[in-house]
Amino acid sequence: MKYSQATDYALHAMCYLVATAPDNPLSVQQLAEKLGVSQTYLSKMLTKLVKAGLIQSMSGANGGYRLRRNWEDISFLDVIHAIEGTASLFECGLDHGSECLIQQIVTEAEHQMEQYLKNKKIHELAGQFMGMD
Amino acid sequence: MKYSQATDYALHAMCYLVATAPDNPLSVQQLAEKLGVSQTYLSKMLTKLVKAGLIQSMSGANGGYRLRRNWEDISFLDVIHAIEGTASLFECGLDHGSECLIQQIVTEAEHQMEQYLKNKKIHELAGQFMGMD
DNA sequence: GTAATTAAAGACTTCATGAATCCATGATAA
DNA sequence: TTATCATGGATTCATGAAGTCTTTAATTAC
Repeated sequence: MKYSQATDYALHAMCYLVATAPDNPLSVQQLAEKLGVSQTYLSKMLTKLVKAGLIQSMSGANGGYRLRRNWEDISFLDVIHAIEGTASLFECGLDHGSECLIQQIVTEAEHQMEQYLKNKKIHELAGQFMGMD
Repeated sequence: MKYSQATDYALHAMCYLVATAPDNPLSVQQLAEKLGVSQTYLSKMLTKLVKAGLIQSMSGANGGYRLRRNWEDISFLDVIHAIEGTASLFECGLDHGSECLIQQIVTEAEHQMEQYLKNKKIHELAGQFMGMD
C-alpha cells in the first residue's frame, strides 16, 4: 500500500503555486521543469486539481495555472483526495451478516490520519519551500 | 491506495484464533472455511503471521495454528505490518537537495494512524467477534 | 515403520492499476 | 490568424495483487 507518485508531484506542484505570486500563473512547462517530470504526465494531475476546485487554469498565451481565492484553506488532504480519490483505504470483503468491527477500527485509524492532513495547510510550507530546488 | 485483501483475511483469521481456546489449534482448512477463502491462499498469510512471530504453527495430524504466549499484546498494527510490510506509505521521489518537508508531514500523519492501530489490540474484539458468522 | 494429516514453499497464471508517452482537440491572447 | 497553452483519449509497459497447483517437509496416529 502506497501513495502514488502522482500525489507526490501534485503536492510539490501545489507548494510551488502557493509560493508564487498569485497574479502571474505558472505553465505546466515551468512546473514540469521544476519537478523533473514530463509535461504531459504532470498535466493530468493538474487537471485533477482543477476539477477538484483547488486551482484555476487559463488557456492561451501567458496562460497556466494559478490559485483560487480560497488558497489559504487548501490542506494536504484536499490535494491527496483530488489525486487518490476519497474511497476508504480498507473495505471488508467478507460477508458476515453484521457490520464489520474490524472495518470500523481501521476506518477510525484512517480518520486519525486524515484529521492530521486536514489541519496541515499547504501555505504553511510555502515559506520554507522557496529555498528548495 | 488501499490495504490488500490479504490484510483483511489476516485480521479476521487472527480474531478467530484469539476467540478460540488456545489449547486446540485451528487448521488452515477450518479457518479458510470460516472466511470463505481457499486454503492455499490463506496459508500464505498465515505463514507470514508465523514468521512475524504473532502465531505458532504445528505440522502433522491435529496440527494447525494457535497463539503464542504474548497474544494479548498483539495489535492491529502488528498484523498489518506482518502482511503489508513496514515501508512508509509515502516516499518522495524528487531529488531536492534537502530533506523533503512534504515527506515529513505525510509521514507524521501516517504515524498518527499507526499509533491508533498500535493501541487497538486484537483481543479487544474477540469477545464481540464470537457472534459473527 | 508406514500411512494419514497438516504446514511451507515455489512456480505459475490472471488481472488490475500505476506510470508514462504520444497525438489530436479546444480555448485564448498577441 | 498564428503561436501558446490546457484537455482528453488511446496506448504501452511494468509492477503487484489475487489466486491456483504441485511438491516437499514435518509430525501424529495406528
